[in-house]
Amino acid sequence: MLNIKRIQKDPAEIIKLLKTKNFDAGEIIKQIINCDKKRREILQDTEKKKSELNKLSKEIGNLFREKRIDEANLAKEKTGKLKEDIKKLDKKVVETEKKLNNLLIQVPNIPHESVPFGNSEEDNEKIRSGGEFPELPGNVLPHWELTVKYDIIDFELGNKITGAGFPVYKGKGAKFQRALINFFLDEGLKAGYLEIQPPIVVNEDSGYGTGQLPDKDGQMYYIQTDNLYLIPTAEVPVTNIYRDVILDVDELPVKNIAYTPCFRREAGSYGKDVRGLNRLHQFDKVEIVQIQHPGKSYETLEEMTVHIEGLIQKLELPYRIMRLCGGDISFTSALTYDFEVFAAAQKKWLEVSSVSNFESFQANRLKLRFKEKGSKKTYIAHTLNGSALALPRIFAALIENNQTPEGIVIPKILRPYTGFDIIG
RNA sequence: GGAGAAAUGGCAGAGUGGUCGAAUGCGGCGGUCUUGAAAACCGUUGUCCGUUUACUCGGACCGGGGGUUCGAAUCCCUCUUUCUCCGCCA
Repeated sequence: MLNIKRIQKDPAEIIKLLKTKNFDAGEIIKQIINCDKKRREILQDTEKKKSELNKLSKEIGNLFREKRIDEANLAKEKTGKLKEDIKKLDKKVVETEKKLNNLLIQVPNIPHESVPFGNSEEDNEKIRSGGEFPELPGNVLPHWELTVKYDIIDFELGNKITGAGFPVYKGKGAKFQRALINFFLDEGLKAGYLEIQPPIVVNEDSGYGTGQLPDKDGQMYYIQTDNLYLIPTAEVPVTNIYRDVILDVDELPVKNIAYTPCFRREAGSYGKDVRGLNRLHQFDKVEIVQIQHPGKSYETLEEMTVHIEGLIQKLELPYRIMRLCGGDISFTSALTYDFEVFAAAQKKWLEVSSVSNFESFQANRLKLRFKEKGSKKTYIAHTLNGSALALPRIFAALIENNQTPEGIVIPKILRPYTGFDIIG
């Protein structure tokens, strides 16, 4: 959510900047400014009346103490209309605030100046790439066949016990999965992140805090009896730790890392693009989250990018880093880099990480602030997060790219974690 | 799941209808003293919103929401959470 004061300050500028996201903000910004003006008018009116009532009440109290009962009762009569007015006005204030908030949450975050124009992923900009494309024999198998061949993931069994998109990892497949999680967490700890194990179900407030609600509630699994949601990403519980929090400036940056399962309904869209591990309803992910001083958040974004790139390099996967264009970047992000690895059997680039700077967009809604040294003033912090990394597509690319006639070769860096160097 | 108790500022804890945004202690910050530190002493110390060029002024907040009252931290309703006891349980 953008800050109302920023909108008031230069609405034309905001409308201009949002064009990069292919968002025509003209009408809604106008509505917001009007609504806010109305809100302040009503608020002032209300507070003036409240002030009067407070004054009267004090006088009545004094009169009673001095036993001037008649005068007190006379004064009492004067309060009736005031109270009525205040009640009505209060209601109007709440309504107007709700309306304003409703408008505000419809405006996307302002993109960073480096975000390229564009409509779709075609227009994303390649920042850099690395790794070697593997040289595979002609008869290579895609991962959904490899998993059957070596009996490491059972999609059918997942269908039986839950449904499509809930695979069962078995044997070396399960161990491999666990190795990846531990590797990602350990690398994060080395980079100074604090490990968090958050709940994987969250309440409504948290859903609103990170913006999954009210719009995207259909994308989350919902537990009706308890009014709770299964998390789509660790970003939700971890970021919500800092909801309504005022940090000290020297606590920044806050660096958290969390492994969680993630749940996404993502109804529809079946077919070749989403086969096997390419898209799941339940998957594992290690997420990194940072809270940073506004002046340093872009440095931090670069730092996180380098961290994620390092993970992929250590796994010896061919990769490319894309800067998302205005049409592809998310509603909440100011700047996002996507990391894609090449799965050599599918011959496809798979997105394995997305790292974003949300600037103050998330923090504003969360009321996540920090306090400068020696100052009473609080400022909205900047938040960033990224996957480091999402498991299934890494799993897919690794087994596809490392298949040999003898079996699937485990990358060197993972061998201490798996305890075996080949799946055969 | 059943019975009971509670929720107040960074923490501890007083406050049971008016002068309470809230005593007191601890902590934090500033100062006096000291070569320095400690101790002692003095001062200061929440958040949000509106208003003002600014000094200011006004409003709201004592777990959340609602109510009674001229007036609520205090009374009533409701929800949530915590604690104690019992039951169940990895």
